Amino acid sequence: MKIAISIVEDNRFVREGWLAVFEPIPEFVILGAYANCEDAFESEQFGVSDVVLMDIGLPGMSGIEGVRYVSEKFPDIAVVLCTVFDDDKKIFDALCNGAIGYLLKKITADDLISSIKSAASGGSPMTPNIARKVIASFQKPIFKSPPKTENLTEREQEVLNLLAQGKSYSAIGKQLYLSVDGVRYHIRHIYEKLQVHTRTQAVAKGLKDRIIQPPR
Amino acid sequence: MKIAISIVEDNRFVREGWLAVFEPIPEFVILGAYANCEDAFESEQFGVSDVVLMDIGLPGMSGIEGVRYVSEKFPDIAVVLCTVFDDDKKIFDALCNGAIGYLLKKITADDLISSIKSAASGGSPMTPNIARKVIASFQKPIFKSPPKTENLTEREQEVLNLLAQGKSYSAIGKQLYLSVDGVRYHIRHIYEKLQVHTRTQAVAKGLKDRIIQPPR
DNA sequence: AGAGTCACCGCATATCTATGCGGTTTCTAA
DNA sequence: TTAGAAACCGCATAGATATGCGGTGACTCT
Repeated sequence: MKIAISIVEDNRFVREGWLAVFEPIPEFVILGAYANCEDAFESEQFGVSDVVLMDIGLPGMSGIEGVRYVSEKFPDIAVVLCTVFDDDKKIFDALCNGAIGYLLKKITADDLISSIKSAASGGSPMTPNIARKVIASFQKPIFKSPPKTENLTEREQEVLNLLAQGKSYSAIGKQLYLSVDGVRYHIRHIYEKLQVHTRTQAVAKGLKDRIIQPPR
Repeated sequence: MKIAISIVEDNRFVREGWLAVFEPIPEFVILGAYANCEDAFESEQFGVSDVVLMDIGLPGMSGIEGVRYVSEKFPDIAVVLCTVFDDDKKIFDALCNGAIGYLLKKITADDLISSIKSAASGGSPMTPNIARKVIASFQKPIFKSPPKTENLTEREQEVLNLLAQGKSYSAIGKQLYLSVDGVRYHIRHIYEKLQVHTRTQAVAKGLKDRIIQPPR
């Protein structure tokens, strides 16, 4: 099965460069190459793309907005963003909005080809240091928090998890076979250790520092 | 510069298979191959590894615990986990505990080699569908929530953000130049839209669905 | 001109929360 | 054996919260 790709890139030379990379390869079918999102989305064939290779810095609708649109309208299309910016915020913005890959323009033609193949077959192509950043975002910030921020005991973690579900003292008590005052006891300590004064702050901090997982 | 690798894998055949992959390549120096974490961590040379290739299902200390230990004790070592399990929980557990790569054992020798090289040079090797899962975890669940879950108005988002900081009605009111009852008004609507009944649930949901960002 | 949505304000009240201070037991490490 | 942490339990109380019902004015779309 051939891989149908569409290209969205405002710079003519880059666009034609990409075209020149894929055109000679029989495995690829190029559905279209557009200078901006608006043109692309108007096109009939665009919707049947397997992969869209898109720039971020586009005139009019940006690549970030574009990827959002595509992932809502055509959830089956794999959008790969390609940009000169190795900027954390842009990367995570792009990923949050539905991009399944993120490449830098300095990529070689060979890597670009294998990236698009990967995107078409269920992978998520990223340049190495972007992959590393993405992975790093999962790491607990154990490094940067010398304060005893998160030495929660097991029991305290259990309680914090139930707090995150919005349960009341008595609901937590029932679930954990504790008295209401027993629950209070743990919550006090959670507040101390996290240095907060309300359950909401505790939950926000617990989620941010990945001490607990989001409910459901 | 050569790449110093250590191997931790209980299955003798797999272990020797890996050895056989790396030994003939002059670019790699194998510091040791161990059947379990305990043996590995006792070894003198272990600490100077560039990359550790480790199984998850180990007797005694598991690969997950192992990676946690390594990333705390030797933060500069890149730990790549390798396993037969394509299990979401394991993957994210591993990443949260400091793994910088996650491979499946069905990987080819060539891919294994390039993965280790990538790990040594700042990348994060993952098999394609794991990469996809990791990326997918960033996506808003806009797809699976046709309920009006997140059509919060701007004002409501402002309020929700302050909620996440643990502010009280009156504190929010002051900051937003609202009366206490005005704040209540918005919070009511937030609860309705998010289908929750407490501020804590609202914040947890808001953070999970990335409607709001974690405070600070 | 009427309907709908948004942004507000007000009041009442049962319930929940935060925090103070007091206690017991069990386990572990010095 | 003494000290510390952890896991409980109890009581008191000011204050915060959730939720009910009632309003007004501004703006937009039809």
